[in-house]
Amino acid sequence: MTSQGLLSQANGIPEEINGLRMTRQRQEIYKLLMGERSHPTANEVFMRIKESLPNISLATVYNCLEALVQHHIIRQVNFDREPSRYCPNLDEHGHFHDEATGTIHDVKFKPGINLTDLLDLPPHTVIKDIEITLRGQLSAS
Amino acid sequence: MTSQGLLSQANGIPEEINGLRMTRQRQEIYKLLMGERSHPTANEVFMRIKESLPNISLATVYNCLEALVQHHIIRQVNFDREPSRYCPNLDEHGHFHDEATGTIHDVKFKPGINLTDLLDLPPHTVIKDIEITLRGQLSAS
DNA sequence: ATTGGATCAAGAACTATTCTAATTTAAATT
DNA sequence: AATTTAAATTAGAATAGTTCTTGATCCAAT
Repeated sequence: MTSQGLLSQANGIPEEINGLRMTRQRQEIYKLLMGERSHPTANEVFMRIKESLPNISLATVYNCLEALVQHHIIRQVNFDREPSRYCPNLDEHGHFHDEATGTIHDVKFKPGINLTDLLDLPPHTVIKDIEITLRGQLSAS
Repeated sequence: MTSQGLLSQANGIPEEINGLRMTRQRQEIYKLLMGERSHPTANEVFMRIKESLPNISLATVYNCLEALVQHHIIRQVNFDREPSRYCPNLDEHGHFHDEATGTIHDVKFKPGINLTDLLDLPPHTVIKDIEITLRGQLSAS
């Protein structure tokens, strides 16, 4: 144990988040996701993370991403059957998938909107998670 | 061409829907989906369709499902990275995934709701498709 | 009847992901 | 500081859903 408390490392990432020990690999992957908010796939993370961790394996990237997801540090986002993407934005939001460029944009809800109020849910339903995906194009104007 | 128009077959399925020729295999798969609205996977369709088409192959089931989807006759529904499911309900609707039983329920929107109005979309966005997925439980009682 | 294009069947191939087993690292304890 | 223990990492094999390939079959139009 260091004597400095949570923010004990040079890169500003705590030793532990939500009960998950932040190893070097997890730190770097988390930092990368925070940096470029491009919703990369595991493989894209793998390729880019090699700059800081040349010996990392793809399995470790998957392991780390899964650990981060399960401890609610990042979110996993799926579009159809495409490779999973990973997102550091924990606010409730949807995803707009621009078909022309393949890029993904976070979409906020307008203030005061509670999605479940708008749906005809079966009675006694407890919703744990909502996912909203939009597909379309940014029309050139 | 028969002389009876669209509904020319005993089973009530037209020879062609949305420009897709309805072969025997496509008919049977479509009929099956219409019958049990249980959002089956391709493999579930494969197993059940063997009763009426004992020689059908899994590849054909995939081909038929893809053709039906592309001609907007059925919808493909994905939950995370689980196997794709198929749904004959073309009305705009979401899906509630009951974690306890694994079953899927269609969820209608309350009348007068236009989802895109509630979202903070980038300007000049043309939405082609919206997908809404809920995960949770039907609480006992 | 013949031709040509679409459809189907069977199995191989592909790809994203997970698993396995061995090694390394880090933390806790002596 | 050395030892023990558990967790994390690595590399590659395995898995599962889906797609691709090739050859056979069907069907509609000539």
